[in-house]
Amino acid sequence: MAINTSSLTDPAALAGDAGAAAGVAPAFSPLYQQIKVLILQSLQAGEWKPGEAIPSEMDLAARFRVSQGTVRKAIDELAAENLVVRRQGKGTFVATHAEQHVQYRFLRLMPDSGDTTSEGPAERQIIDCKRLRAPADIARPLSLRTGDAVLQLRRVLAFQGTPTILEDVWLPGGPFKGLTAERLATHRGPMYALFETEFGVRMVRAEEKIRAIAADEASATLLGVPVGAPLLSVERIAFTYNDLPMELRRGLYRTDTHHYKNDLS
Amino acid sequence: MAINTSSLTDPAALAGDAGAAAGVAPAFSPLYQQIKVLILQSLQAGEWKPGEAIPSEMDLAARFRVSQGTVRKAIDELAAENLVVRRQGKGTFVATHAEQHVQYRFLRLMPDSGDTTSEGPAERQIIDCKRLRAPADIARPLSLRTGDAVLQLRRVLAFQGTPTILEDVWLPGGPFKGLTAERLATHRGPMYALFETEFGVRMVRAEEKIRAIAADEASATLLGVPVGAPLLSVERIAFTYNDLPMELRRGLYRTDTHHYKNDLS
DNA sequence: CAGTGGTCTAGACCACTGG
DNA sequence: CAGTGGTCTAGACCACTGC
Repeated sequence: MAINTSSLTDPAALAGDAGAAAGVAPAFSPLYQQIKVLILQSLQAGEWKPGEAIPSEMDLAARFRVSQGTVRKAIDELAAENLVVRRQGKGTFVATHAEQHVQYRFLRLMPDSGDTTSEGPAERQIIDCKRLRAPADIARPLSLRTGDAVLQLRRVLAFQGTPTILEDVWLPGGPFKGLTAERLATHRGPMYALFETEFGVRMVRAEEKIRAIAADEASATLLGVPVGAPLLSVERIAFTYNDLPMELRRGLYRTDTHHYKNDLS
Repeated sequence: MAINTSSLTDPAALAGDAGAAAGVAPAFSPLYQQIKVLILQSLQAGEWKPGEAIPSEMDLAARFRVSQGTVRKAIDELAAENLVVRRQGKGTFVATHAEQHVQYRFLRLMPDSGDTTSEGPAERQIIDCKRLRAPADIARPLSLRTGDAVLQLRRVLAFQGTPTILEDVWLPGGPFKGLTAERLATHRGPMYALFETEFGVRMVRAEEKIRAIAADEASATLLGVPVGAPLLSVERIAFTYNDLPMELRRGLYRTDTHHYKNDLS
């Protein structure tokens, strides 16, 4: 196809809606970047659901009227960002939190033994789940207005009978309308997997701020440690597509038998 | 060139030494992976020093008798691992810790304001620097034998006059022969940059284990906090090329005005 | 076997850098 | 201007999957 000079020179190949949808600012970028954005928009719009296969590289190349190599480079980047997963001989699939091998991508607390399999899955207990109007310090990180409806959830995770994590989670009320404590309690597997299947919200990346703090009375009781015991405070903002914040989470971790693992590179 | 069937089918193109050096186990992998390994070996051998340019893609393609595209894919991966840096129009350069924009790749403690520039560089104070025989718990993570010579270094980092980080660093005695407190004190810039220029050791990646602990008396005094105050304990093992451990570091961070920042993706 | 992603090539042209 | 990395293409073949 023709070399790009401004934005996509030949949007005709598209389904039409994507091109017309939400007057996107013109992108002066390499062709494969433009293709990547188009695929991203389809992912975001739910054209292909988590776990499903996206069209083959040849199909996408035909759809966008570019060479297979260009589509490949676009998908390469999406795969590098963990948005899709390639499987040779089968196809390319929308990534999901339901897969085993990404179980610990967002939970970095490891047993000191290093062996996550031996301790088994965490035992989860929902302490509280309620709707409320967001105070300012909750609303801002979620890009909401003070007073907007949010869902607050409190839970404790235990490993082998020892309560280890106390978490408060805040979710925007709109996208998560209908989430109840019962639904959470009966669900098996990662919370983020439930968010995908029930609410169509896929968490893509997150930022965490980590501090050491002293346990207050409420936390100490729930975690079974003395008041004043050092705890790891982990504040997370999780984002869905387009860097849209969709979750605020404040966790307190016991680190006497576990540690937070991080790889720098 | 011919399709690879076992290992590199045509090693003749090489300078000769690399092919003969250290009977490397045959690599049954794509051509570009083999090229990547060869470039890696040259990096490791110091054929090109940190900050220097490596040969152009065309040159490397000629040297290895493959197409430019294959070399490009090999370099792509090296760049993704932060081992080299590409600069359009100029060339590809061996990555170094002396660059400004990677200053905070291995130091994840950020001021709560988020603005690293406003607080300026850390004030460093060497508390201690001595040689000793490694006890078992120091030797093992460094892949040394108990009793091997190691260098121990203790220092305090302060931000705007407030002591914030207390660190103990252990280095293998062999590669770091000649490192003294004076040399460290007079050096400006990141410690890892000094390791590169003075000892030819480039840190490539690291693993950190993070815990919350209570300050003991010695730590409390040096950091100016009460005994028992919660501190972030950060234990790091840093690796050079080939996953060779080259540094053990145990840090205690005050997190009342700073936090440890981490991005999950 | 056909269809998928994965590798490799050769050649064209673009964008950026520096002399 | 020549030299570098960056993009794009078209076509070949390999490796893997599932029918």
